[in-house]
Amino acid sequence: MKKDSKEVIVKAAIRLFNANGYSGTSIRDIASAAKVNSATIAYHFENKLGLLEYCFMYFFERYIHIIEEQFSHIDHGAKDCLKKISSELLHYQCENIELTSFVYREMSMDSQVCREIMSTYSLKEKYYFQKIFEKGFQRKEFLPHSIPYLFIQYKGLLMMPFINAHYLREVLYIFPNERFFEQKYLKEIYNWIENTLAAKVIEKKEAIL
Amino acid sequence: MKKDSKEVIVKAAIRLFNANGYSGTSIRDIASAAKVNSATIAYHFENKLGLLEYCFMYFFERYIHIIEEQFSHIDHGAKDCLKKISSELLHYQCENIELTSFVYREMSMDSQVCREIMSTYSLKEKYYFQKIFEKGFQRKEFLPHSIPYLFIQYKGLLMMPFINAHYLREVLYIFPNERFFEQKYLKEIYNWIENTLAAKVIEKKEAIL
Amino acid sequence: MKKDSKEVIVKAAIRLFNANGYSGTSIRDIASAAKVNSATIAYHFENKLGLLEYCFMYFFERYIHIIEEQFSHIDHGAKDCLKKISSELLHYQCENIELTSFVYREMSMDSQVCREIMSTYSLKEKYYFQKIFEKGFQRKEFLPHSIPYLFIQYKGLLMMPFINAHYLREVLYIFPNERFFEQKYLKEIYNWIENTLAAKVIEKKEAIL
Amino acid sequence: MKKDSKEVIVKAAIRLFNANGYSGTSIRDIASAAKVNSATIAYHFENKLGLLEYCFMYFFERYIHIIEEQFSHIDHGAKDCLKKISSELLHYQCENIELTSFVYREMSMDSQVCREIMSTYSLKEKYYFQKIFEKGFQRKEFLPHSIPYLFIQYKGLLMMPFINAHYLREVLYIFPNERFFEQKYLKEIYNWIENTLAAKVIEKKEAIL
DNA sequence: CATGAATGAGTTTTCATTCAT
DNA sequence: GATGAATGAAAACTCATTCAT
Repeated sequence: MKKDSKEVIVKAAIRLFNANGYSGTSIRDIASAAKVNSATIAYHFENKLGLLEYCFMYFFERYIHIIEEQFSHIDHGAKDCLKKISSELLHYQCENIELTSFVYREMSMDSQVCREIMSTYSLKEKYYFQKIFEKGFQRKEFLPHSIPYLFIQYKGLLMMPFINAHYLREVLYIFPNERFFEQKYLKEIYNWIENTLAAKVIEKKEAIL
Repeated sequence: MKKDSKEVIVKAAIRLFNANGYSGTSIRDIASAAKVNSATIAYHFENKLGLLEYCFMYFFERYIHIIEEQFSHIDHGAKDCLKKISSELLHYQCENIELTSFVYREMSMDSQVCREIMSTYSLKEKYYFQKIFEKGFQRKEFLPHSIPYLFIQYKGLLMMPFINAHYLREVLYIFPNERFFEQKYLKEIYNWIENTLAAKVIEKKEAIL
Repeated sequence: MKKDSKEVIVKAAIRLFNANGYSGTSIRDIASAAKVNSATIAYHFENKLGLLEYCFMYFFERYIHIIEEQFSHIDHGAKDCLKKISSELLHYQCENIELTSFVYREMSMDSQVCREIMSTYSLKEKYYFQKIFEKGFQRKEFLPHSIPYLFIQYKGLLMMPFINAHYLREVLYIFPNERFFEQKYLKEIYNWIENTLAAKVIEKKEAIL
Repeated sequence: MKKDSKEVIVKAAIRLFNANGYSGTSIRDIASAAKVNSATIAYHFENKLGLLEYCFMYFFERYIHIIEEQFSHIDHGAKDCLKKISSELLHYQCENIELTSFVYREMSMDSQVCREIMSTYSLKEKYYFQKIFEKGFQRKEFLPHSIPYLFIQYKGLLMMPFINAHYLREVLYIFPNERFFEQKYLKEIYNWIENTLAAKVIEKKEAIL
């Protein structure tokens, strides 16, 4: 008999926010999708913005947690650490495609909430990756390069399939929700780490000499 | 007395759509930003959706035109062709940051309009890039690889700085509107083309020596 | 090359006013149906109300003219005169079903225009019919009866098929535009004139025998 | 504190729809007449059309109910049944002049809603009257005649004073809301039933023989 | 004689929110 | 915890009209 309406609401909200965007989704759409009264949403989340913030937190708390957990094993090597993080984050995103997709899209807007999220989670994230890159440079695991530009590429790799989920499906016939995708795409990321970041090839040439 | 109101409206719409999203922007916001009566927007574009479609066309018509023009010189080599296209597209996007940013974000939504755009422009775009990749494989310019997965990476590189323009500015202190960015980022794309797409072939040859 | 746009506009207006009512029809609907610019309507009729008034005039001028013409032959007998008027009015209405239908409907509204029309045409009409009924009573052609209540019935007979044109078609499968209807319905009106208006007098006479 | 706003809205709507027509009445006119917020109308009736449909139902449900109730006593004779129905319907319409007037006018339009109403209520109504007429023919209570054409006349009698309420008042000085009218007009209908439908006269003549 | 551009006022509708229950 | 009723504000859209050309 327990409806656990809060969870039902969040599920519905994620689905609808992903499909129509935050502004394009009305409280009543969510209410009727979750089969609750729209006043119930106000009851649980105070207002529409509260629901958005909850979704952001729900995404970024776990996102940052993954990074923090793996970062603690950085001593095993920067490259391994980065690979592990990539694997875990990709898995996390694949398991939460709609949430990931909608959060990334909404974060591209210049709103109060987004700035607040950036100034906490994005800065934290940047801090950890900076440490990893720096460690990699120190240990000669990574080829020296501008960290921000590397980071753009890395984030691009990680975000792209989720921001453009529809495009992948309709145009490229790649389905990010299938297990096969996760495996194959992880290899691509590893590839990038090996070839662009770690630049084995050059090291090979050096090895030959 | 000629106000050329249509153009003024589009300019204002692009700016506001980028800042607040399509759904988050009201016709009246646009009207007052363009200093016209809101009925004038309906007169020129029928309704709000019409204005969105116009913006999409405005972006994609020129986008596809660039690809088509450069594709005609594919005989000079697939890699050169791809580099030329990348250079031109990056330039086009840098010159139209707001439009690019908003179009890419809005295209990530699952709406009627997006599906229509995809089924025309995205398919065309895919066609040309497929040809380029195939030509590159034939001529041994490119290392054989899954085209769709290469394409995801390439598109990711091209789109990322514009979807996350705010992030670049606020978190990474990279400013996509500055000339310096365009030059530096183009090198990164060239790098990807050389190292990920074409690289190993050459390296292998060297390795043979 | 002559478009005679005024006539085209009136035609379109009558059709649309009949289908959707005066308020339910926009100037632009009419303009696009008549394939003219909406400013052209303003040019010819000053404004929307002017177009309505024109339609009313167009209907009632000819309507009253028919009555006046037949009334001049009242010396041939009130019953014959009434029959002739009924025949001519029914024919006129059948030839202008849409106009008739829409005018009668619109006249049921309590507006400025309607009151003006009533105070001219309806009063004139009433004057003539009153004269005919009175003449009929004098000459013992008609059974004495309250003129207003007779008039309600008579007008009801004459208007009903046009006000409820759709009902006749969809529910009763009677088509007021077909020639057969006009003939058959005229007999019904004659019947009413003979049996309700004139009948009993004769019957009573027979009953006396 | 209970405002019973739904009922208040319907009352106001009927009055205004009658005075200015459905299209000529704005939601805000109704809202301010009913002293509620215009959103309250949307809350109760979804939209303007919903309010119209509600009014139609409100009229026709009771209208059909009267017919059905009286039809159950058809065994007492078709003529008596028809008289009883006429009496009750006339009374019902006199008690709801504005609603009756506006519904009949609006039903003359060729809209989706009207077609739906016709295909339910009008067909039902036709069914019952057809049965009554047929019964009357069988029992020799009524003179044989085309049922549809009889029905046009009968409906015309019943509707006419309400469609043309203004005309009755302004031109004929007959006031459908006064008790006197109902009594007098009912006699006219009875007259029509006796003289046109039952044609007593002929039977009288036969009786003499 | 006719029109394309533009508009102010007004329309319906939608929305997030509130509040008594 | 949850909701039905109600609302003020604002949204998109429609409309009749004007005016320079």
